[in-house]
Amino acid sequence: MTTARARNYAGLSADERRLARRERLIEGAIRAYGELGYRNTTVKAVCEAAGLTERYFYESFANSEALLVAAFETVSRRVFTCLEDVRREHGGSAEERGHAVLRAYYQILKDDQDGARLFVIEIARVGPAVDAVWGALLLQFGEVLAKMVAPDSDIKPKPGELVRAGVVGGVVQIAKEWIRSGYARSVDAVAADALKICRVLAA
Amino acid sequence: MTTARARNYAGLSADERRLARRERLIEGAIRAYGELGYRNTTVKAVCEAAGLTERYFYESFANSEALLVAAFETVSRRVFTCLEDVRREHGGSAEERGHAVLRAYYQILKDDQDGARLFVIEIARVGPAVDAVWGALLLQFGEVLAKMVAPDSDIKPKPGELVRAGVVGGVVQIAKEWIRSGYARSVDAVAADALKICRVLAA
DNA sequence: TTATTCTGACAATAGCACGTGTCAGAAAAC
DNA sequence: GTTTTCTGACACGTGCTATTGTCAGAATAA
Repeated sequence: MTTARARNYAGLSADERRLARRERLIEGAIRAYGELGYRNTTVKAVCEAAGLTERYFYESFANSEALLVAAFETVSRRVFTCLEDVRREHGGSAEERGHAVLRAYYQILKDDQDGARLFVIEIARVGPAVDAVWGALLLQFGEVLAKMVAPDSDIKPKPGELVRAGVVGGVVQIAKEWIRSGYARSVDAVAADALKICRVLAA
Repeated sequence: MTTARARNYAGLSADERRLARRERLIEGAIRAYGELGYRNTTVKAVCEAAGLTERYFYESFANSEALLVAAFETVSRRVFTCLEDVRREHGGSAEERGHAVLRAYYQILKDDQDGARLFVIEIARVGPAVDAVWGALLLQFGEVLAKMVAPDSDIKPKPGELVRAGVVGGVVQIAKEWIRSGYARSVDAVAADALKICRVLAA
């Protein structure tokens, strides 16, 4: 009875296989949520999109919301990494930097439309736990927007929290409407509109 | 067999009784949604809050969403009537008028907290039919905000639809945060913050 | 009073999806 | 080749809620 468990399959250890399945579930979820919306996506549907069965769902996630959060955070990480890079490495004025960051934001939403729907729309109002994740992200986003338009010689007038929340709400609402319109206008035009609202943070 | 139906009860005709029950259901729904949230509110719970039974629920509404919409529109009518009155009858500058309308908006949300939760939070992302109602309201709200800050000698620069959507999103997001905070700041301060964002429409 | 209509409580049905369990066959180890 | 572990398909029980149906009793009209 030598506990010879953890046999290799396809050259991968048990842990590696489990993580690979987890990734497949997350990618499948992003696609399934994008197509059906989170509400209409059953555990079974996600598993089919991932090419796996329910068995493996519960191997990696306690329930549907846990997968939703994991998928959201995957997209979120991609977006913020990109936005922070643009913001940090941009050499121009605060005005130009703001426009560049916003352009990057809306460009990502256009390039990955399933991810965009999850990141902007599907995440909202699912339940208390998920709402907390969304709320935290809005704060983080507010930070980025505030830094983005802050003059370099920044004396930190520190706009109120509500103003910052409002600006974030505006930027996100623009994204929602733009997505709903089928990405009717150009990324540049959308970013310019959003920048008008973000300037409130620079005053 | 004289179809002597429609007997009066408590001095009310059958139709009057039915409408009265409908009203009770709507008021019960506003309270129940405020306490539990729409998602956690069963048909049974609404009926208990209204002091009626499921039988009468289906007498007036096809399903839960129909009642949600009816309750939302009840609150919505109250709010818009008030906002339009303030806007129309205000004599000062565009700036002052804007502040007055916003103050009225946030004051209502504070005075009727159950209604506020329904009007701002619970209505969102319930389903396609309800989302359409919410989307229509945001447009209407955008109209009010745009008129509110428009200079009297208005040459209508007509801000883009996305900008307007963004401003509405900002004002609503401020409401959400304020509600979440337990109405921490004064109505006046909140309205002042919201006005900062609304000024984008006046440019 | 007597007959009729209305009302409220509750039972019964049905549907949906979660979460778990089973099991035969595939893939690796020996 | 034999044994053991892993994998995928699927069935099952469970719980929750909407929605319909039933029925005894209250309120009203005659």
